[in-house]
Amino acid sequence: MIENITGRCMAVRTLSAARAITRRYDSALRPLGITITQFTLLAAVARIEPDSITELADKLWMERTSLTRGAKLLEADGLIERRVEEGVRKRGLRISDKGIKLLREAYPLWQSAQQDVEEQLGKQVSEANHFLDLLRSAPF
Amino acid sequence: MIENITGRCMAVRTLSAARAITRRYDSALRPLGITITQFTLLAAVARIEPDSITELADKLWMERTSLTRGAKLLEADGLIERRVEEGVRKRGLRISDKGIKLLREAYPLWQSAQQDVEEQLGKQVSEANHFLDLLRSAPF
DNA sequence: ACTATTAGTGTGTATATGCACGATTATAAC
DNA sequence: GTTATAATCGTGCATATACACACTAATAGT
Repeated sequence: MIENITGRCMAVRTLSAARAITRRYDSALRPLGITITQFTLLAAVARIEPDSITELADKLWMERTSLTRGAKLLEADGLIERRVEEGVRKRGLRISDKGIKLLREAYPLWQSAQQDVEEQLGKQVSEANHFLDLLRSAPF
Repeated sequence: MIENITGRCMAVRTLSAARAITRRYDSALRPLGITITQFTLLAAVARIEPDSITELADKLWMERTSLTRGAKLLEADGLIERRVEEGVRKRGLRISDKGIKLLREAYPLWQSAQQDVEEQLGKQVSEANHFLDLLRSAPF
């Protein structure tokens, strides 16, 4: 029974792949004091302008409460604004001017990391895309 | 510039895929009070019987300090033993009887999750394997 | 209008992860 | 033997993630 579980387990493989990639992006963005998770969240807020946390969580395939805390970090840095109104549950999110400025500065750094990773993967990318889409939509 | 960064970013895609898969495995193992990360670490210790944390971290493509803390959790539950000797730096890891027992109980649960995921992916799996191997060996 | 259900949110607690540091052991150079 | 270098380890701090729970707003049913 002590077979090679680690080598076959899809959780191990996807996790370690994700960690490696995340490190590459985080490293690129470090000069700006932002992580890839935060950067992409910021970009998503700018693009989607969600009316609620839940809406954004659904669109980003993220756990709602994880997103709540991520958004709080961005808010603490003044990069986004959370609408908090008396007697209203929904929390609309909007990017701030400071957030837009950071997004502009971070974009080329993200792009270079993105290019690196895509080049590493070469023509596997299209297959990888298919693979990742499958995972994303899987009813786990 | 507010293009669809989230949809293209490989970090986002691999992370969300890994999260989805991890949730599936964690859910299967929850009755035993262990996570997929801990289960695979336990299995790796049983199989490799590493003479040092660093050795294991290298083989599992994990960050050393993350592994240190993971091993501490397993040790706290009495599932593994960490060799701590006066004047010796290396920390050999060995699975305990309790650990072996848990491994046996957890195995079929892991297997069912593994099967689920592989079925979901269907014949993409071979491509996925290639993809994941590429990522693993990438010099990020 | 009243009540039951659903939707939306945040917090407590715990694990997972990574980096920067500092500390000690082991090894190599001389 | 002494000193320099490398190997090995742990901790502090911060972010990321998930689940269980509790709370309140909104909506539907009557």
